[in-house]
Amino acid sequence: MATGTEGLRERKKQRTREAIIDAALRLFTERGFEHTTVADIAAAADIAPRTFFGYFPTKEDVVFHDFEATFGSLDERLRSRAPGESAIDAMRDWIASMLAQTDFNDPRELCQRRITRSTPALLEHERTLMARFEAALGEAVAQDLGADQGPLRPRMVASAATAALAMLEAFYDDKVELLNGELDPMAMVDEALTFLKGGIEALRERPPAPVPVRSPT
Amino acid sequence: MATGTEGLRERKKQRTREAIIDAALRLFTERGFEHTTVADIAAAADIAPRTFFGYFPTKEDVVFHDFEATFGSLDERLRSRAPGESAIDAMRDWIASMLAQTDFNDPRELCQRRITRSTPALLEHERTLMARFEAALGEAVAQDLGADQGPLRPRMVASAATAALAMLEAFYDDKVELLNGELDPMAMVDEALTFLKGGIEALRERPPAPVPVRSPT
DNA sequence: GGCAATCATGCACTGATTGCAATCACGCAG
DNA sequence: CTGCGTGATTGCAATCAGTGCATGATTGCC
Repeated sequence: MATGTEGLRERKKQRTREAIIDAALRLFTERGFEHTTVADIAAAADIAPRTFFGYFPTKEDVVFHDFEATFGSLDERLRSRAPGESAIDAMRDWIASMLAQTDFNDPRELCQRRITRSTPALLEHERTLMARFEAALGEAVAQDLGADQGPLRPRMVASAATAALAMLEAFYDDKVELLNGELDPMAMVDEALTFLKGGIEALRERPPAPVPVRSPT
Repeated sequence: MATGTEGLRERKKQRTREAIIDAALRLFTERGFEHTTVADIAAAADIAPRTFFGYFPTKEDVVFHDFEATFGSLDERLRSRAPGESAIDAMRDWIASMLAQTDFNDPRELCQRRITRSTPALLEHERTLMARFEAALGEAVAQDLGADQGPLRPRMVASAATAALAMLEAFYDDKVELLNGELDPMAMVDEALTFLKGGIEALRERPPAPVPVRSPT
């Protein structure tokens, strides 16, 4: 019971997964995402091409291998937040703990960002993943605001919040300059929260909620 | 100047383009996007499969055939706005005129929305296109706010605005219910603007802008 | 040891997309 | 009216992602 949490099977699978990720990221960095075929990755990871798809549904997904875990983490945090805690505050807390445990020098993360930035297909896929953050966040915010506020407000909040989240990724891209300038990522986050709260506040005072859509049955 | 603005060649090309769009949308509606091959579309439009790609770079793009025109329209509106007019106001104006000339019964638009809503690949592609709106809007807003405000604020504004824009699309989806309830799309837009302005205002009072750096694409 | 659930593969196939080279047709000049 | 040059249309072959299916190899468990 040294490293493995499960049986031999699980450990082996995990090792294969890691091998695929390592091989893929290395090749992507060397030749670029588009110039690397799944067959190349399979060869480098020492598995059959067909096996690749048993681990990742698409070539893109290898790059975002940690998404499910990260998303699950936020989703869980939002769902289990204390009754009085707002979704936005929960998110702030989540980001803080996330930043705390992030190694800005992890070569994997670094190359992940670099490759994504220069590959349209990956940017596209990333947006789709971000949309899931947005959806989860929007749902939580909607709960806070109440159903009578309509569907638009939570979405706007979630959307703006996600934009801030996206900005945080710049810390991977340009970490050197940013860290040298001793900038605090949380300062950005708090700026975003100020914006969100200001917006919500402005709506609270003003008009009621339009867009009811459909009457109860 | 009935239909053709240019020579026969241009008109013919336009006709072919329309034929492709019509054929594609019809087939997509009948069998679904995924169950329609480019070959099917080509056959229905009476062209060679290879020719299809001379008109659209991907199968997805047929569905958003009017994107370039629409985007160009907003971009133009933003760039040519009066010196005193804010980007947000310009956008509101643009949306208003856009809504005014929109036929909510155009079968093309209707099926376009219906198909997109039920096809992951199209939703993904749509997000990518939306990102261009967001970018254009963000750029204009950044100009309004000034460079000293940092890159995050304009992005949040643009992102939230885009969320509102996305909501508007619901008017195609559920137009019956919405129109019956005599809801004004512009009410939604104005709600979004209230949110944005509230957010911006909250920031204006607050601290200056952190976060420099960020290489544009 | 032996059975059932998994996992890894090999193979064949669908379909999008692209590069190339041969044609074809439109618009213009003679 | 006729011949050219340029852009449009095609056919063909090839690359590559992703999928379904059947087979053999492993592993977990009784």
